Amino acid sequence: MLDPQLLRNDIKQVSRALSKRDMKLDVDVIQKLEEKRKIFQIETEELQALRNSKSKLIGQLMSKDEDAQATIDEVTKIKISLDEIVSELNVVQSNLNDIYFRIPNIPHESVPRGKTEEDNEEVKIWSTPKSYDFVPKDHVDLGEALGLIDFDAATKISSTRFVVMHRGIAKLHRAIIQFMLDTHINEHDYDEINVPYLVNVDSCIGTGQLPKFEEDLFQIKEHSLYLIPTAEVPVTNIVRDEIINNDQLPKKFVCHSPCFRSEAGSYGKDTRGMIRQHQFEKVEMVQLVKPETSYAVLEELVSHAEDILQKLELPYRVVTLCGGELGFSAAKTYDIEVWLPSQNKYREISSCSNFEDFQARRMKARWRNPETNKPELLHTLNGSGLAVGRTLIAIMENYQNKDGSITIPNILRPYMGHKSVISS
RNA sequence: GGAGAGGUGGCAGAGUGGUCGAAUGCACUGGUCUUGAAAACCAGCGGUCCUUUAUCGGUCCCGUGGGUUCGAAUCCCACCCUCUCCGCCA
Repeated sequence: MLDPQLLRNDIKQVSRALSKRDMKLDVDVIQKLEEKRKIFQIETEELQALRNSKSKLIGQLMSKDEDAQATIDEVTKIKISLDEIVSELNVVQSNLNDIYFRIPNIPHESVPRGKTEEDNEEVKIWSTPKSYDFVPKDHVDLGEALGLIDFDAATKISSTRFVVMHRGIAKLHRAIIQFMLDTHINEHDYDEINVPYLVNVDSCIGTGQLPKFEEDLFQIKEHSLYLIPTAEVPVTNIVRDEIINNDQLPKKFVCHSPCFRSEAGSYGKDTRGMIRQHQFEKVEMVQLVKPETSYAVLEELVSHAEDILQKLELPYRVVTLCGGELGFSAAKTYDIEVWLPSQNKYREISSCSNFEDFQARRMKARWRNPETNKPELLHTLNGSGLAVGRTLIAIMENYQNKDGSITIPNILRPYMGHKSVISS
């Protein structure tokens, strides 16, 4: 959520800033509601104050055995008009909240203008794709030929957009997770954390998945719980409704979890293979930091994700998302894209975002600033480090051999029983 | 799933209809004292929102949401959560 003060005092500026997202704010509606809100709220609080003082008076009169009936009648009247005005205030307030919770974050000034992927700004390219003396296959052909990936079985036992992996590939998948966790814990100083995969409504509102994007989530209706679309949701919500001490910051968490996404609205997109699944696994980095450090931390987060790709020796590039591509809660996002030989292009494998205080305000996640001794909003950030399924794909495709076997990247060999090749 | 107990400030823990946003203790912050520290003593010490340049002032918050009442932490209803015992179980 944006700062309501800002929305009140300078909605024109907010509206201008949001135009970068190609999004239009209904300034008039908000301003009219705010005007009403102010009138109703002031009147409500005045009436409440009056009621409170008169009621106290009644108590005093009665304890002195004096007649209080006139005052009681007075308060009864106050109560009637109070009830009316409160219900009007509630309507206005909930209208405003409905609007406010659906307004996306303001893009950082460094975010490029634009609508589509084409408008993202390339900031870095690392390494160059290998050339092959044969036509490289995609991970589906490779996996099925090896007999180690089975989409048909997954469809039978579940539905489309799921996968079954066997032996060498299943093990490689697991090795990737261990390697990523170990690297972030031992070299990047994150705390390992394990969290619930089902979360409540408040958590989803806190990080911004609700109320606007309910159709993207899998829901367990009987229990009012949602399957997490990313570990960001449970991990970030750890600090919801908390006031963190200065000396506890920054909080750095790394979390491996499955992620569940309905992929509503992406029918027909990436239907082949493991690129876009209803269930996939991810190692997620989450940081909760003091505001003044958050942009430096964003760069750090990207470098941590990059480190994984560099250790795996996978070619990649980094792009800054343009305003139109930016996620709802993010102020700035870098995507890291890995090279996929079969598609002859870079595909997203990590997304690192600074949410500034947008999520923190929704979550009431604060820290105590020793300078003011007051609670102030935290900044929240997260980044994939990395998407496991897509890393698996990237390894299979980039490390494939002419005979269809897969060479295991050096760094993963200790996790693979020191084997060097996966074959059928 | 069955039976019981309970949810109050950072923690512990009083408070069962009126001046209670809430005693007291601990923790914390500042001060006195001390060569320094500890102890002792003194003082301060929740959050929210509105109004305001700011102060001042006011609202709301005792698990959550309703209700009763002139007035609710306190009474009523529903829900959520925690703990103990029993059952079941990875």
